[in-house]
Parts: sequence; C-alpha cells; structure tokens
Amino acid sequence: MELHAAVADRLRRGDQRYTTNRRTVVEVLEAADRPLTIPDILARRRNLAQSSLYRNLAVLEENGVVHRVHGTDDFARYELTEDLAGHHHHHLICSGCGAVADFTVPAEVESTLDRALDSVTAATGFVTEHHRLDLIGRCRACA
Amino acid sequence: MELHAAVADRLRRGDQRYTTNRRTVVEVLEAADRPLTIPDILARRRNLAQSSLYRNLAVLEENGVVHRVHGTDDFARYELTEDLAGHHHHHLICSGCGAVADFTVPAEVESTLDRALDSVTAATGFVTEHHRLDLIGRCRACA
DNA sequence: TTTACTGCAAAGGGTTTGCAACATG
DNA sequence: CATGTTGCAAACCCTTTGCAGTAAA
Repeated sequence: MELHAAVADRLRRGDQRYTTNRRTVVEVLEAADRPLTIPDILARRRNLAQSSLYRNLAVLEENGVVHRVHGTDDFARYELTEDLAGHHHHHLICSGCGAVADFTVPAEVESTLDRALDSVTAATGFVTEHHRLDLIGRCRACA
Repeated sequence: MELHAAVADRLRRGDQRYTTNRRTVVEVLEAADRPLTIPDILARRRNLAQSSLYRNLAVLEENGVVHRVHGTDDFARYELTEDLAGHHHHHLICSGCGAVADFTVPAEVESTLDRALDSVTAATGFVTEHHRLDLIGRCRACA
C-alpha cells in the first residue's frame, strides 16, 4: 500500500515507529470522506485507547501525516494531510450540529485566490503555511 | 454613539438589556484591531467578572453583536460582527503562538470567491451563512 | 417591583499527562 | 535489551452553571 509506505517514511524521519495503532488510525481516516472526531475514531475501532489515540494523532500531526481541523464545536477533527489524501479541499461546517463535510472548488478559483493572498501578505512578514476556506451554515438536517 | 445605539437596538429585539458590563465589552472590542480572547478582555478591564463575561459574550453573539473566532489554540476569540464593525476581513492565524491578526483582500477577489462558492453549494442542500477565509502560518515573532 | 443580570464558587468536559507494563527495532 | 509506545487513571484548563444578591426597565 503506497499510503502506508509514505506514512512510514515520514514517521521514520521523525524517529517514530509505525505501530499497529497508528496504522489503524491512518486506515480509519483514509476510509472517511470527512474529518473525524476522536469519538468518531474510537467508535470505529473499539480497541483503541483514548489517551493513546490523542498521543498518536499528535505524533501523526507533527510528522505531516494528519491535519487538525477546527470547526465550530468543542471537538477537534482529523483528516489525512492533503498531499497524502491526494486532493485539496475545503469544509462545509454546520453551525447547528458542528458536522463537517468536504467540498472542492474549481482549480482556477484556487489559483486566483492563492495569487491574491500572496500579494496581500507579502508586506506583513507573515509566512503562510496554508489557507483555510470554509463555509459556515446549516446542513440539510439542521436547516 | 451610533455603534451603541445599534447594539442596544439588537439586544432590545432579543429582550436583553444593554447593561454597563455589556457596553464595556463592546467598547473593548471596538478599540481592538484584532479578535480578543477572554483573558485579553479581562486584562483590559480588571473589574469584569469572568463568568459574566462568558455569559455576556454568549448573549452578544446570539443577538448578532459579536462573532466568535476559532483559531488554532484553545482560546475562543471575539470581535464585533462585520456589519457593526463596518468591514469584511479575514484572519492571519499563527500556528506557533495562536495569535490572530486581521487582513482584507480586494473586493473583486471576494466577489469571485462568493460566486464560485454559491455555485458549488447550490446542489448540496447546505445553506451558507458566511465564509471563513484564513491564512495559517507563522507570525513575525514565531517565524 | 418584576425580571434580567451579576459574581462567586463549584462543576463540566474535551484534552493532556504520570507511571508501570509492554512491544518494537 | 534499550527506547519508544500503550493504557489506565488522575490532573488540566477553558468554559459553563447553581445560587443568592443586585440592578435595569
């Protein structure tokens, strides 16, 4: 599996081991079509311990394997980083229930945006790592 | 003061009173050039009680006076809503220290973006309330 | 003078950590 | 076999809430 080889490589660079639990987390995130909360992940793999899951997500984030998504509720959500998942996307965040879904915008809009953002921050001394473009609103169930 | 009249009006519509403490919070947020955390606000007005501040910010948010900003750290941040502050803007969020600063992009970019986003969500059943376009990166101090 | 608001202190709840046992390279 | 990882339980810390007293309309 190419994904696991890439993950193992990144962890190795950080002197971290690619253990069974970490592989499980990566597999769960790969199978999801949206960022997952810790309870989401625990519900899918009952044998994972909560504390180890938190620690493993932190390790995976530090080594560029997963990305933490901040929504409107109190739950952190995690997804594979875009270069591992293979596509750049954004989030629909429900202001009612906090649910997060993925969506994409046309590549031309992305590049227009990137150019505009670059020119704006050029003078500020701010070093951009990535942008976050989310829509806040009501999902079908909460509307 | 026009701002306070507008705030008083919105609170009245929600059967809420515009008390001294609430006026103080609005004045602190108006004077800031970035979203403020609860500790930020408490540091500027030592006589405010933390629990009442949390409650007042919730009331102000429910009545469209302030807006809660979610950054990368554990602190909620608050700013006046855009229609009261008078300008649409975005945030530079430091992944090192969590600091949040304001910035704006050209109006033409905003409208291009809005049109693109509208067409994307048209088919999803998602009802957009507003968008969130932030840059995550390193501020001058953390770079 | 009724009803909302305030402030103190205690409780909530997602997240983090200490530590002894375990597994990986 | 040395070092990183695990899981339980307790601690952490931002936030919320109960309640008796106070202030706004």
